[in-house]
Parts: sequence; structure tokens; C-alpha cells
Amino acid sequence: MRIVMMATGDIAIPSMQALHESGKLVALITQPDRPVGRHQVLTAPLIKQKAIAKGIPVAQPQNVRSPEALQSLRKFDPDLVVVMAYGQILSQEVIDVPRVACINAHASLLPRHRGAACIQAAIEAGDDETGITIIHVVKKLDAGDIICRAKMRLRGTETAEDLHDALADLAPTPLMQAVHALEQGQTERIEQDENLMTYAPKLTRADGCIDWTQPAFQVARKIRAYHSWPGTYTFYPSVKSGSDKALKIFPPVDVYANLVKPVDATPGMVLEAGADGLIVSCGGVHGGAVRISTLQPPGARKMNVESFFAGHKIMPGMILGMPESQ
RNA sequence: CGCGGGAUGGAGCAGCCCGGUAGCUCGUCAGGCUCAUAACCUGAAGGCCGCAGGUUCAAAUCCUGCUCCCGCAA
Repeated sequence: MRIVMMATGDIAIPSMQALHESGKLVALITQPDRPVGRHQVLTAPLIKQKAIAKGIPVAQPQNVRSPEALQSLRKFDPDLVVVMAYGQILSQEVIDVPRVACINAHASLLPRHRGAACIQAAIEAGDDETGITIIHVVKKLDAGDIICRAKMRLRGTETAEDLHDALADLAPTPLMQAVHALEQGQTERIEQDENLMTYAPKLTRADGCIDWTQPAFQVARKIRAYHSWPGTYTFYPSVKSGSDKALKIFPPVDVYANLVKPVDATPGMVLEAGADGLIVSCGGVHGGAVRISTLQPPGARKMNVESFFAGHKIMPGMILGMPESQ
């Protein structure tokens, strides 16, 4: 069986290696090299570098739906196309190229968390399990019939970064299972239940702004879910500049669900600011507060609260949140 | 030449616009107070203010160049 993989993200690397070891991988199609970092250095996706090191042919079409890209895909003469964290939407023409199937490995238990931010969504939603789902690719995003899947438990403490790595290692198992099943001619498909569908749209940096009116456990989940990308932040009133300054917040954060708070505590209010951490009052029905221990002011590096308070003034009673609001 | 911020005793920062004696919160060390302490009080050590040039009677501060670091742009 001749397999062509379409993948860009690091999460696909173990899966590519598994396919390669099976001896069936004939090519990797990945996104073009892009300028990256502060100095805009043109950088190849890591998976491309790994593929080249193993002598796997690589193609990087600007647009996979273009006639040229389609042509080059046909030249690889695939029986199966495996898509994982590729970053381009496929056209029906592309989907129809492989003889047997075009399948996708998705990092959630579909139909839950379709879309680009599926890993973050699982943590933010407080799911107690997630996994990898192998589906047939259809034009509608992540909506194809399910071939198989692998589950894993969530501890409730992992960040998206941790989960990303765990799912990357989990993916080869269901993927190879699906490959074997298709090879045997198995055609069983489980339709996704549209009623259970949730959608996790691509995140932007703006999504990382903390809403202190949410309950403490939700704020804490978001901080875990958005680490390390896009990251979470809030604003504090800077005494010396007189304006609000941004403050990035890093996990881990502790949740105090039943903290006894002052009667005038409003969401975003600083309850304690010292070497033990920055304790911020949250909102919601159950209220509560979170304790933050790692911060990053603009232009500076990440630091613990103790260092932060040596040079910045945040006092109990201050209100964190959006500039000129709350 | 993608945009922006920064470099000041061991840590984190102020001072820079408007040149004129190196400052804050900690840490370290010594002493004091205390039954005792990461608490409190007193004192001390520790800086060629990133590097190099320029302007000036005088530069952390103004000008030019360089190096390194960081944030955003995926």
C-alpha cells in the first residue's frame, strides 16, 4: 500500500515515523517553509526536516488545491492519504486522488472538539478524557465517518503543551490500526453524531485575555489550556506609568474554591500580593480565587512573583482586567 | 532591512523627556530586639549605569555606531 502523508505540525512526527517504519510511506506533503522568529529566518517545518533525514520525498505546494499540486500528488500514485495537522483545507479533488481512502488523524474524541484548537478545547472544557480519532476526510471540516480511535485519561493538571506531546505519542496506535483495517478491505464506518458535536475554532492571541468574572476553576483551566500558545494575560494599573500594563500569566495556578473573601471583593480584585503568590478574586456562582506564581511583564522575561514584586507594585485591592473597564 | 521593548551592585526595578553627589523593594553579611522567627530595628559590603565613539565645564541622562536579551508578528 502506497501512503502519502500530509502534515505540518510537530504532533504528526511520531505518526510519520510509524508510517515510515511500515515501509508504506512514499511521500510527505507539508506547508512551505515560512519566515519565523524575531529575525524572520526562513524555517522548514520540523517534520520536513525529519522526513528529509530519513530520505522521504517531500513536497511543499503553496496551495494543495492548485492544479499543479494535484498533479504532483497524483504522481505519487497513493492508495491512501493520511492527513494530520496539515494546515490547509483539502478540496474534493484532492480527497478523491487516493484509490482506497483519504483519512485524518484528529486530536480529540470526535464529534467533540472539531477544529484547529481541539487540544486546548478539551482542557478548557474540563473533559476527563480525550484522544485521537481517525476519520474519513470529507469536505466539511472534521465531520467524516469514524474509523477508530484511542482514548486517554486527563489528570486535570496538564497544560495543552503536555497534552499535545502525549497525543502525538498516542496517535500512531489508532492510525496504524486504521491503516491495517483499510488494507484488509474493512469498510465499517461510524457516523458522527451531529448532536454531540462541538467546535473549537482557531485561537488568536486576543482569546488569551482572562475574564475574571468566570469562576476560579474556569480561569485556571484556561491558563492550562492556553499554555504555551496563545498564552493568557491580564492588565494591571501601573503606579509609575499611570496606565494599564499587560501581564502574562503562566501555569501552574492554584484554585481556592471556597476562600473567604472580603465582602467588597469583586472579580479581578487582588486579595494578596506577596512572596507566596498573587491571589486574585474570581467571579461566577461559586466565586473563589486563584493563586498565580509565575508572571511575565511586557519586555521582560518570565519570572516568579517574588522577583516580580521586587520591582513592580501590585497591591491588594487593585483590580485586574481589561484596560479602562471593570 | 517586519513591528516594538530592554541592558543601572546577586534578583526585580526607578532615575533618562528637563545633563550636576547612584536610588527603591528584596537578597547577602554583621550587630540589636525577642523564648523564638522567613518578623522587627540598626549598620555594612557589593556599581567603570551593556560596549565604543561624540557633544559638554560636567553624561546613567543628549547624539551616533555596535553587541546581547525579550515581546509581538505563527
